[in-house]
Amino acid sequence: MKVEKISELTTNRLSIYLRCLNELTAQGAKTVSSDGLAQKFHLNSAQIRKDLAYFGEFGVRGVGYYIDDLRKHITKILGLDRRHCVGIIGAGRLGMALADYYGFAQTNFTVAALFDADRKKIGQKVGEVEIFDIKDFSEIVKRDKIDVAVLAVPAEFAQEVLEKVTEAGIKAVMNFAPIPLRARSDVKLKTVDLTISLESLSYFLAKPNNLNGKNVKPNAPKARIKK
Amino acid sequence: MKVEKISELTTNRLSIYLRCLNELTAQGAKTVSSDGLAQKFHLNSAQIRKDLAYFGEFGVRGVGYYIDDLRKHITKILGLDRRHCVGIIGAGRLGMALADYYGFAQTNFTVAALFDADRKKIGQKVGEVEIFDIKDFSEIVKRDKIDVAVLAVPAEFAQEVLEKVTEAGIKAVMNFAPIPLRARSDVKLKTVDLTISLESLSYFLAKPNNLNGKNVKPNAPKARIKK
DNA sequence: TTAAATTTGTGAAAAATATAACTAGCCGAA
DNA sequence: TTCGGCTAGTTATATTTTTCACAAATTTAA
Repeated sequence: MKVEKISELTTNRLSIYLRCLNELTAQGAKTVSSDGLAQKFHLNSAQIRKDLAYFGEFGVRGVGYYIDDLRKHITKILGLDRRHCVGIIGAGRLGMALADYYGFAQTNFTVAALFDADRKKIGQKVGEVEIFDIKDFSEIVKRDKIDVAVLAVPAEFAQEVLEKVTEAGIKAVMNFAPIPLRARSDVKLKTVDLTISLESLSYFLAKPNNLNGKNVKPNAPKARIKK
Repeated sequence: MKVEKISELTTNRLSIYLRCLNELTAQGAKTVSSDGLAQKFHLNSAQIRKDLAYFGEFGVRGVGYYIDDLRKHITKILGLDRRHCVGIIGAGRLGMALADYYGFAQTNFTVAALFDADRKKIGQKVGEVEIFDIKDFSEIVKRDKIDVAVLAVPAEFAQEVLEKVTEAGIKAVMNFAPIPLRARSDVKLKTVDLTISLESLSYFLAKPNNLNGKNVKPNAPKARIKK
């Protein structure tokens, strides 16, 4: 059996397609062509067709895609046809903000619990979500059937928390700590690194200066620097 | 003059290298080889050398890179040798969480102001940061020399806010609204889409099921569906 | 019923990215 | 001073991703 390797770039785009299809449905459209979708964003229609074709022949030649039908397929492919329970570790500002992030609610994700090590926070609530002792993580995971963990802890603790989370049987982790983590190969780790994004913006702002002076590269330090 | 086109993947990695160099400095190291750096993360040493070589010859053959020297170069390249002022639009939970996100402070970014349209919020403070009326955006931008905008507003307002921000002369924007925006070509827009990241995790969790049934693709709906 | 107009799915080409292999410069020891 | 061991910079190769281009399928119009 040939296992098709689907690139993450492809699945990311599926999310975008799905969003657009929802919008089109709201507008009352019944079908859409790959070209129609492509123009909604800045994408190539062949890419859309190819992305979809990895998973099946969802379209009809001469017509396009039946929006409702395609929506159901993508929803199924992305596993969004069932609810996911999210546990957020780290009840700092970021963790709390994520706890009632509307984006979670909108896409079949429910935040079931927050976790922290700080005694003062344990037992408090953020909206509907209670803060638990991180020590009880495994237990709560089983009780609430948590299947996604979000790491909103300081960088220095992120790796050890990831390991704790892995031991509890979690297979999908979203990490906000600005540090590259090592995960077991059967665990999907997605790091959202705001620092990198910021520095990328900074690079853009600085770039014009870099390009002055005819792009001359500075030479290596030739002289030996003893000690 | 040949303008080297530097990939964003390269500049993203520069951020990572910089972080690692800071760590190494803290550990008292003086030099590091590309291979040493590569092993710290999961990277290829040739890639590191190539990334750095776009900007100059920073290394010394037989030795490696002088850490302090390289840090200074990368800091300069990324434009982190000067402070950036950040304005956050949207004083909801996410905006407020970002306002005192330690990552901003750590990398020479200062959050100068929050903006919102909600009368009740205007005038309040989040930590050191005051919430201003979005109507006064241009003015505050000039006053505080804000050069980076962060969009933490609902998706439906994101495009119009982006335009307002652009009019005020901002050239670098980080968008947290889960919607693809159109920016002027001289404005750098970076979207951090948590929904896509989440759905990517969901795909991973669902995948084993997708691969059952020998990867048979469902066929297209052949019958004509009238009306 | 046939022809023209669409539009998918896909193989081939192109572009971008990453890895490997090689060349040359530098250090340290003999 | 010379040689062997490293290691950066760079060229060549491989891989991945995107785009192009066209045959096949379908609808619409004549």
